[in-house]
Amino acid sequence: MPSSVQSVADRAGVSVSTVSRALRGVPGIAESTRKRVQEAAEELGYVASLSASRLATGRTHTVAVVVPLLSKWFFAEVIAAAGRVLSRAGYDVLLTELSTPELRNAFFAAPRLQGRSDGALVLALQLTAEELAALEAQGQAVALVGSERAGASSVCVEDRAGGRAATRHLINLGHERIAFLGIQEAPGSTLGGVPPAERLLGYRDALADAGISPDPGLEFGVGNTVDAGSAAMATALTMAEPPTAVVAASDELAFGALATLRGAGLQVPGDFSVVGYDNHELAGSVGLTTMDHGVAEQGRLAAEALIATLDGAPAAVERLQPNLVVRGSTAPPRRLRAVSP
Amino acid sequence: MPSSVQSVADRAGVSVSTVSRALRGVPGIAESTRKRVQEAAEELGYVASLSASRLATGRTHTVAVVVPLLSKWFFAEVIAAAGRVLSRAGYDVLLTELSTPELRNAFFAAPRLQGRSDGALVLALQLTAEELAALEAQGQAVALVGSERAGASSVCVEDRAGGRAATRHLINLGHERIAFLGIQEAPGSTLGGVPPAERLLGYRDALADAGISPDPGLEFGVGNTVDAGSAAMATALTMAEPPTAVVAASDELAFGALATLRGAGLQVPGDFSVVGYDNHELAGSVGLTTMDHGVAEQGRLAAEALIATLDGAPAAVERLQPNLVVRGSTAPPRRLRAVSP
DNA sequence: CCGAAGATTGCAAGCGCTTGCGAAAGATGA
DNA sequence: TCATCTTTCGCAAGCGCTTGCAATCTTCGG
Repeated sequence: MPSSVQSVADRAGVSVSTVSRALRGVPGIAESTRKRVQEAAEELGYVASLSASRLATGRTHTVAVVVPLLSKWFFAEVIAAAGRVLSRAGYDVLLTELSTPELRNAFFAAPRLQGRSDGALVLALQLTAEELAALEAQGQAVALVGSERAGASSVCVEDRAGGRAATRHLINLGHERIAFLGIQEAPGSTLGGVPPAERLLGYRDALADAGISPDPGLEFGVGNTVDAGSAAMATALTMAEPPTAVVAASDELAFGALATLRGAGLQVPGDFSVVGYDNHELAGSVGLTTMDHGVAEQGRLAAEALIATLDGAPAAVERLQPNLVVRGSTAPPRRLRAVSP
Repeated sequence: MPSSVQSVADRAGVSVSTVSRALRGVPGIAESTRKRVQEAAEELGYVASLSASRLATGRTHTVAVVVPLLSKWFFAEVIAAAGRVLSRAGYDVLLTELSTPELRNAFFAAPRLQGRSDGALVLALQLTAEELAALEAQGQAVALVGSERAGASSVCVEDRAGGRAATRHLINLGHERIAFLGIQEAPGSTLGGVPPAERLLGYRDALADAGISPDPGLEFGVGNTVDAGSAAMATALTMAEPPTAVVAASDELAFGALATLRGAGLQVPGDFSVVGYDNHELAGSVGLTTMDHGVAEQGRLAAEALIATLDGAPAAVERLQPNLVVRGSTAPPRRLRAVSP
C-alpha cells in the first residue's frame, strides 16, 4: 500500500498541510522546507492519492473524449492528436465510444461523466441542445469537433467550400457529368456521427457556378463505408448517361468507388476521375486526389480549446480551410483528350 | 453542485450508511427501505461521487489501455472491441498512447497508473520484465495483447503458423521466388510496438517444408508503413532475379507493395501475387489476399481476461489461430500459365 | 529596543462515501 | 411468556488530501 502524506510529513518533520503545499508548489513555503519535503517524498516513493485530491478539490484533471466510432481512421487520428496535447497538459483521457443509438441515448440519459471528467471533447456527434445541456449540467466544459453549438467551443471545417473546391477541380479539368457520393446516416440512427450535408451543398454550388444544371440522379447518399461507395459507384455506372467523374464525401467512399472502377476495367484517371475527402492515411498510396482538412490539427486545436475553456477562457470557434491535394486520380475526361484523334 | 448521500438520507428518513448500502444493493437492507431510498435518490437526481467512493474503497473501476500508436487501424480496432466489453462490465477506459520512446520511458519511470486504474491492457508493447513489474507495483492487474509474459494474462496469435500458411498458399500456387516484407523497428526505438519475428520464421518454415532454399536477399525488414512497403517492393523489382510473389507482415506493407506494382504496370495477380497480414478494414476493397487474425476478437478476449483477473482469476493465455482469406491478389505465377502459348 | 508587517507553518474542518460493530426490533422456539 | 436468533439500521471512524485561518517566528524601521 502506497505511503500517505502523513508518512512524508513525519519523515520531513513537518505537518501534512506543509507537505501538501510543498509538493504542489503552492507559494508560502520556504524553499528549504520544500526541498526537504521533496526529498522525503522521493525516498518514500510517495505518490499523492488521486482519488483523495480529487475528492478534496473537486477537479479530476481528466477529459472525456466522446466519439461515435473509434475504428474509423478519422476519429482515431483526431483522438491521437488531441490526446497528445491533453496529456502534455496533465489531463487524463477517458475514452467513450457511442457506436449505437442505444449507447448514445444511455450515455446522455444518465450523468455518466459527472465526477469522472472536467470536460468533454465531442467528436462529430451532432449534439442536440438537450444533450449539450446534459453535459454542462454535469459540470463539463465541452469542446466540439465537426459541429457548432452556441456556448461551446468548437473547431470545424469549411466543408461547403471544400465540396465546392473538389467539384470545381473536376469542372476545371473539363468534366460536366459529375456524381456526388454523399454520406447519409441510416434512417433511425441517432448516431449523427457525420458532418452535415455541407459538402453536398458545396458540390451544388460549384455546378451552379459553372452553369451546369444539377442532376439529382447523380447525387448518392449512402453509409460511410468502402462497400457503400463501391455499390453506389456501380449504380452510377449503370446510368443511361453515366458520369465521367465523382466527388466522394469521404476517402473511404472514394476507395470503394476506385475498387468498382478498377473491377469494371475502367482506367483512373483515364476513363474516370475521382476525388475524395479526408486525405486518409492510405489516400497517398492509392494515388487518390482528395481534400485535406487537417485531421490531426482538428484534434489538436479542439484539445487546446477545451483546455482554454477549463482555464476559464470564453468559448471560441475555430474554422479550418480544407485544401485540395492533387494526386493521380483526376484528369480531363477522355472526350476532351480524344478531340484530335 | 450535486446532492450528497446526506441529502438523500434526510429525504428518505434514514442514515447515510443505509443510503449507501441501499443504492449499491448491499444485502441486509429491507426491500421496502431500499425502494424508499431509491425513490429519494431519484427525486434528487442523486449521483454518488466517484472520487469519494474511490477514495473509500480504493477501487477505481477504470482500466488503462496502453497502446503504441492509436492511429493504426489495428490498434483502434482492438481498443474499440476491448472498450465495448470493458464499459459493459462497468469499467471506464483510460487511454494512454506511448508513441515515442521518451513517452514510454517516462510512463514506466513514474507510477502513472497508481490510483488511476485497477488494471492495464497493454497492446503490442513488448514489455520488459521491469516494465511489467512496475505496473504490478502500482497495483495494476495486467493483460497483454500480442505478447506473452510470465504471470500476466495475454492473448496472442500463432503468428509463426500464420506466416507459414500465407507462404504455403503461394507455394501451392506454384511460386518459388517469394519475398517477405517484414516489420522492423527503427534502431534505437524502444517502442516495440511490433510483433516479434514470428511471421518471418513461419515464412522460412514454409520454404523449408517445400525444399526451397531461402534467399536472404528476399527478406526485407522495414518500418510498418505503406510507404515502407512501397519502397521495399520497388527494391525487390530491381533484383536480378526478382520474386514473383510477396508475403507482407502487415496489410499496410501489402498496400504499399500493391501501389508500387500497379505503378510499375504489373498486373496483380497476373504478374505478381501478394498476400498481406491483418485483414485490414480496406483489404477487401483492394482485393487483398491476407491472413485474418481476429483483430476485434483479440481486443474482446483481452478485455475479458483482464476483467477475470480483476475478479481474482489466475492469469491465463489465449492463443488465436490466424486464417487465410483468399481474395484477388494471388494466383499462379505467369511462368506456369504461359506453358501452353 | 519595541511594535508591526511579513513570511512560514500547523490546526482542524471538511470533501462524500464505505464499513465494522453494536443496538434496536421483530421473529422463533420451548 | 421469556430467552435467543435474525434481520435491519445507525454510529462513528476512517479513506488521504486541501485550505481558510490562526499561531509562531523573522525582519525592520524608528
